[in-house]
Amino acid sequence: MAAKRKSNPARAVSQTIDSETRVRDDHHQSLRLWLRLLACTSLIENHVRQRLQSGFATTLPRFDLMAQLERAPGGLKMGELSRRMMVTGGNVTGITDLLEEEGLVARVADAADRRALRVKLTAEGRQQFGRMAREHEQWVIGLFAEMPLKKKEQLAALLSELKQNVARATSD
Amino acid sequence: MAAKRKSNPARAVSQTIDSETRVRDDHHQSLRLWLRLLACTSLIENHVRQRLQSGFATTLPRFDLMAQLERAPGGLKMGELSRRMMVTGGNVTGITDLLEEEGLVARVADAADRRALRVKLTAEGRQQFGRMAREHEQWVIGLFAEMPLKKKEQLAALLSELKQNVARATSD
DNA sequence: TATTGTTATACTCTATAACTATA
DNA sequence: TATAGTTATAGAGTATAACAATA
Repeated sequence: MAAKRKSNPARAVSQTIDSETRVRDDHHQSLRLWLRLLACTSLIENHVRQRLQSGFATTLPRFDLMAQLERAPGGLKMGELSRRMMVTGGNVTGITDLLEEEGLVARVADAADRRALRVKLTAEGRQQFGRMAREHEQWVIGLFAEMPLKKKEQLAALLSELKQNVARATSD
Repeated sequence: MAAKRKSNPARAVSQTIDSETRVRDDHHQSLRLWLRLLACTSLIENHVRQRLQSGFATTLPRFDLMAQLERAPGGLKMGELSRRMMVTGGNVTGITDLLEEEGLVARVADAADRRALRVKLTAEGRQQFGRMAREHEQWVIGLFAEMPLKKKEQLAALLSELKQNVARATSD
């Protein structure tokens, strides 16, 4: 399926054929890898997003924000959330607003820097996140059930390495 | 150290401590894998999205739609695009509208079914997609440059398997 | 001056449901 | 009746830039 060069007659656009052919047939391993990565992730993400919506009336970014907080008992500053979630500051404000309205997180003044705020999970937020995380975990376990553990470990290790590489490459 | 399925005694949870601890400490390999997958993809996706925006004033969904068409010389019906892009029909209409306004794709009546439309790349669309795809490929090659080819192949193979598994699991 | 966070704005993507025109 | 696609609606996420308070 991969190398089936379809010898398309060059009747249409004479100038662009070369580049088009190249794009179509000469996908490098890197590109193929990226597309596969994206496809995998989208598939799972769609599934998770749907369930998050129908089961908890929440979204992936919101879940993500809470997950960050769950791992940071002292709370996180807005800017730190922004960095970890890889979105801009205005965004974090918006998502935090919604979560705060629902009573799941709280903004607390930072002792050391009066410009800063620390966002923390409330007790209710912690509880709800626990419920979501448990279900979330079950969904994921179900999705990955067929893959043997050894391969999962292998995959996780490779992804870890890739992440390091990409992080280095993007920081330039 | 991975196969330690901690089938937690799951005592009646009078406090939330048990569940919190479980969530924090007992991440199964599947969950860890999923989070790593998501992190990797987001990292790359953010990068690509930014460049797509600054370099071509376009977005990932638009690029995706064009990529689908580029691989389907006869064009694709709206419904097929919807399935392949994993979004709903109304969405495809919107994205197609924008691309059509820019002259990059065209809607063509389907010969066999008068309800249906086939979306095709225009000559200009094909050309622009070629430019984008070439740059896109270079970005990706740059991001993945540090990983040896062998590992990329391994990773691609594992992802391929995972995708099959997930597709089967989500179709139930 | 620089940094932290908010506000204001605008746009894209997204899903849902009602609608049309064919099948 | 069922399917293909559009329209209308509503909402979330996103980036950008201007702004306030504090460092």
